[in-house]
Amino acid sequence: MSKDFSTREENYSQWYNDIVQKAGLAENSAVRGCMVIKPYGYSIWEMMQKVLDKMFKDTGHSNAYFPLFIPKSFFSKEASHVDGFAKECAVVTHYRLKNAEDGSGIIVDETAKLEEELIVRPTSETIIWHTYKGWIQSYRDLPILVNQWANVVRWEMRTRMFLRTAEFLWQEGHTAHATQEEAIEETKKMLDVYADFAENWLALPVLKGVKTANERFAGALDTYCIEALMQDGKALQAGTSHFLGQNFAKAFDVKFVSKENKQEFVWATSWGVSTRLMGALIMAHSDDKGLVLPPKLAPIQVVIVPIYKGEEQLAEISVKVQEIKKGLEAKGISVKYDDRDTFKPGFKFADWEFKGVPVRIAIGPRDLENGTVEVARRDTFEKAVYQIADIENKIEHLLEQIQKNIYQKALDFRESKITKVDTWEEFKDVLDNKTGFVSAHWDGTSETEEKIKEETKATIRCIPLNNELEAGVCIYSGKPSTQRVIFARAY
RNA sequence: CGGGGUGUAGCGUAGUCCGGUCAUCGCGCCUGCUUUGGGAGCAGGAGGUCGCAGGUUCGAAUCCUGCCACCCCGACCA
Repeated sequence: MSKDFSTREENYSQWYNDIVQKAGLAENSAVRGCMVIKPYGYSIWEMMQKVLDKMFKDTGHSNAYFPLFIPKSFFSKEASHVDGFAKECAVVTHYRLKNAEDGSGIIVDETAKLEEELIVRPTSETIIWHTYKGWIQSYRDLPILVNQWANVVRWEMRTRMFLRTAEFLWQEGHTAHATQEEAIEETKKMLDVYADFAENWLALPVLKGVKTANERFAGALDTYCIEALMQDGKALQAGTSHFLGQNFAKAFDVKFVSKENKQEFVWATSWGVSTRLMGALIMAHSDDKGLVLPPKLAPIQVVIVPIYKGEEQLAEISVKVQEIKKGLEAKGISVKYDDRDTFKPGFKFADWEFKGVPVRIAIGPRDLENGTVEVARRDTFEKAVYQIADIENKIEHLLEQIQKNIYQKALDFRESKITKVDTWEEFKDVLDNKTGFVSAHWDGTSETEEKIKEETKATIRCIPLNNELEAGVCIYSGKPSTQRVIFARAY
């Protein structure tokens, strides 16, 4: 069966789809552009949610929930916001169906037309700021630090499972502050939370940076981002944190009375990560045998496969397995005992490899005699025979090692794919042949950025935070430049 | 919305040019036995109005017309 598994080099897109399918993560749904997240895929998302949610709460945030529908009029209150999203919105125009008189089936009842159309939220700034107006009068009401777990809809023309779907699940934080400084600090703090999550949990190295005006969120003054590199050399925006200034406060007339008894507009941020992180996880770590999950995010960290002949032997092994399982679980390790009698061990091995389970333990009659188990790690395929005594500590240590190794591998890959170039020819050559991030001088104008995009499809992924200043000339225009920025072709 | 392509069983497919035992093969599924330390073997079995609707013909998966759906490339995409 591994024969029909696409390899990375042959066709990345096919390889990616195969993994999504064979690992049981998701499938295309009856609705074009929308996917069904299957139980195993969803359990990984739940792990992400759990960790992120705790990080948000540890930084003082609380969860709330706002409506799925946004009145059209709200949407147009912030000019650049509506420009950014108008082209990809699903719109509700009616609220009733009826049977067609000619018996041809169910049709929209034209008499049930909404007076004002409702937009299915592509993001919630507008409805949230409308609501915040009622919550804020005084500086004593600030800050408001709220997060929402929700689904949003963006009517994308072209979709890819997890990386870009018409409907996706995400988390969106929306905060309100009394001062600019505090809002900027919040924006950066949440970017750090995202970077921390990406690197320490997803084992995904990211570049922290700020977007150029062209790539900025519609309605933001500054968009900070974490950019990751996928194995096909394309960049993926893995998370964003926006400093919204007073734009939304002004659009929705949200003012507060300061200590000095002055009316002032509120300062805002918003930040989000989505199920796209699932795509990042798949694209960053998988190999030709399927998904590779970092242990800290794996819903199942250890799978135990019994090898036996006959029910009696299985019963005997199961007793031993329960002991081992209990020991591991006492250490907080999640264990799945795969004692399905309907599949053979070899099939199970391959199946759990597809699913990316970090550690597999096989135990058979030979092991029962010797007091051992066979331990295989997913990241390197190394197999070793362990004594059962003290196995909890050994597995715990192994999981830590795997986590580190996966991160290091991704980091080495990314470092090898950051290329400094100083000429236009070199720039195009690297994009076409080496791929990855290209660090180059840029004259700082949107026109140049736009032209580079037209000619090469590469965009400025970010201006790295704490970027070194360095005099140079723009690779495209030859005009003077003060720093290098990161270009790449992106998802 | 432009340019290209594809619709045959749950999935992947042969056959379409040149109409006539053509509905093919693989995977999967079901039953039984043997198996079980890397994706099992054998035997038997179920499953398809060949995307839909017309037309041509003695006869259509195959030719013609219309429609529908999906895919790829663009356009679009914080």
